[in-house]
Amino acid sequence: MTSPVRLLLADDEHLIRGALAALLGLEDDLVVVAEAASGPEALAMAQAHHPDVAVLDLQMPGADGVKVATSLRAELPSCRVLIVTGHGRPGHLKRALAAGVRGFVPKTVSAQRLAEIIRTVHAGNRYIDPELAADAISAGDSPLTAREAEVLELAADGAPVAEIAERAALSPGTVRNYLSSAVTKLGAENRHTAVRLARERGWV
Amino acid sequence: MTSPVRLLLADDEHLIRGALAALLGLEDDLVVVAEAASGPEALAMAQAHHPDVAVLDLQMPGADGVKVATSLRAELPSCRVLIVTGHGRPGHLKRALAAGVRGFVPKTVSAQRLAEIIRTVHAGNRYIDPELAADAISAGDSPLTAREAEVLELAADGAPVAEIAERAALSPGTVRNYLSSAVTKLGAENRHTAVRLARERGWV
DNA sequence: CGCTCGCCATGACAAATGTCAGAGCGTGCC
DNA sequence: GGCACGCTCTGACATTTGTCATGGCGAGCG
Repeated sequence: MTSPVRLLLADDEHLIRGALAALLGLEDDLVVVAEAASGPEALAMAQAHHPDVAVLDLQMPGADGVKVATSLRAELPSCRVLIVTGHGRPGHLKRALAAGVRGFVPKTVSAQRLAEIIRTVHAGNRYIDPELAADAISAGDSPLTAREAEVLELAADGAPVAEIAERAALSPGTVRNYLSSAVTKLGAENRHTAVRLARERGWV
Repeated sequence: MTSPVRLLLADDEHLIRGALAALLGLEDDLVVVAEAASGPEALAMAQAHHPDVAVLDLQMPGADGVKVATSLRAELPSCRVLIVTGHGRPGHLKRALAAGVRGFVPKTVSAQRLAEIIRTVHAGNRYIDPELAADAISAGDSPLTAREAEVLELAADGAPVAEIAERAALSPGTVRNYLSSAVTKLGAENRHTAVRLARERGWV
């Protein structure tokens, strides 16, 4: 038998992470060598233990799964990344693939299935959940330019234009223009519904 | 030895539910007799299997954990309810306690700890996560009147005043007054940050 | 080189929003 | 009965947004 697949598990919910570690550890050919509860911690653990596959939660404090994947790609190219997510937004999948992620699955899969997918990814193949893939394709590409997305992001927590302008180092008028065009492109009624729409599609 | 504690597990994320079932099943004195992936399903399963303790996720499709707990209280009074949640808002805890829930813990606890808490709850005691309890106490009661909360709720998805007024059967001016007073009470800068704050505290 | 496109800005106008004062009505409490 | 409080409304005002026209600048492309 070949040596077992070395895993890094990162999820801020101890309950899930622990349970997953126990379940995956039951498989003969898998071994959990490190666990992390945040993005930065996951990075540090990866450096220290050089896992074969990193199983990352999409939403974690510090840095989300995609950001961690990007850093990992640079610092530890031999490590395959598998993203696990609760509610999968189409855009996240795209960003994840762009970051070199090899697998993307929702938390609705069974542990048995996850183990199989880990093996698939470790073998050098990709695995994308079919339903999430379909969503991503039907959602299409983001029509927003980089700046529009950035400004929309800053508008997300209800900040007034003046504050957004300051934080983006832009003139207030420019901010309103970007906001306006983003709202038009998204077919929204105002900036706030635009933010919601963009979030739903994973474009921010 | 006494007979084992019969558990119902409800969580829409199969990965977590399955892993949890496996881990808790390892304990000698606990046995998982039913699993559910949604609120209604949890209710049906409880009716069918009469568990001693129901471990419910707070956020589930169909009906959330608190709603299920309320129904369970009426239909199966002997069943203790333990709520498990990802991100605990203070207001949720209050609603949960009002619904007769016996335990409330974040998903950051370990499975080992969860098993202990299940035993505590089954013994007839309560267990509330200390940190969540502290948050709930410091957050205090909602300063919003019923109407203010209702209007704020309707404003949540970025609808303009005219639409809120129509949906609440109020005059636009009244809606703006309620919104204004809610914003003042919450110390927010505008309606949208007010919505966010109210959500964080669990007041809407 | 001319064209398009994204980026950044200004100014002006209309519409929506936030704020304030005031006023009537009903309910509950002392 | 008097008082407080929540609910509802109106009108007026300042501020904030949303929209549009217009301009300059630089990068990429045929």
